[in-house]
Amino acid sequence: MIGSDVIRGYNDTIILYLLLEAPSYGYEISRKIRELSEEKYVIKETTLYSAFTRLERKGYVESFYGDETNGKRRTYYKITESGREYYREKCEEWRVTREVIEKFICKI
Amino acid sequence: MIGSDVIRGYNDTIILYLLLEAPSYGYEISRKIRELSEEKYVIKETTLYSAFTRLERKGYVESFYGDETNGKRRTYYKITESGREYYREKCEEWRVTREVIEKFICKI
DNA sequence: TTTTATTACCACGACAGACATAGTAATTGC
DNA sequence: GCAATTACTATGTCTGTCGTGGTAATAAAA
Repeated sequence: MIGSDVIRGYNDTIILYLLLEAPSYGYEISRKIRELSEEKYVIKETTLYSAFTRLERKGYVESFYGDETNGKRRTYYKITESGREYYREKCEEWRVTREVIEKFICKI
Repeated sequence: MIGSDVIRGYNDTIILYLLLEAPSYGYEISRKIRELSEEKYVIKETTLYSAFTRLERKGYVESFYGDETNGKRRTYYKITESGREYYREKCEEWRVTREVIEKFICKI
């Protein structure tokens, strides 16, 4: 039940995290976000797919088609070295952001 | 040096925090954000003033003119009860958001 | 056997928030 | 007298999110 505004700056980071270990595809990523966040964040389909496009345009992921013989064809995404680097930077930025926001939180 | 995307969801909350104790105005709020964040977050003027407009439209703040006899006239903003309530909710949401994001951070 | 649910993806357009740019207006310090 | 600082506003652009709706395949239920 997190609003999209507050997590907005981290959608790309979340997706990249889920690609660190192995390539994946839209539906699986979506499911993993829901599960890992314990239903607290459910990414919208359109948000997810437009994030993939953006990440690919920036060179942080590469796409390829799966070789499924049944079911609809999947588009898989694989994180690039530059994507890993970007992820690391975002993790660093997160620590700073968290500290800053906490200075303005909870005075009630 | 925080990107605007990552703090975007908290601009309103940050402003409301700075109004909890006493009414204030644009330039002062801007300075306090810079100081409290130790220069890590500098809000853009236009972002700030458009936030005031939004907060007032939503009934979270009320504006009035200061009685400065010299200098340019200031527009002061005062937090409303509904603004305080909204601030409290945002603080709660922050805790959830932080926990969720941390599940996707720092696996490198 | 038709319908429904689930998996899987994409196109299009609307909207809101952040920001660049530029302008107005007054005071203080050099 | 001119720059720097204070204080605010108007206008238009850009990006990310999301609503709506469509395509396509399979499995299970009715």
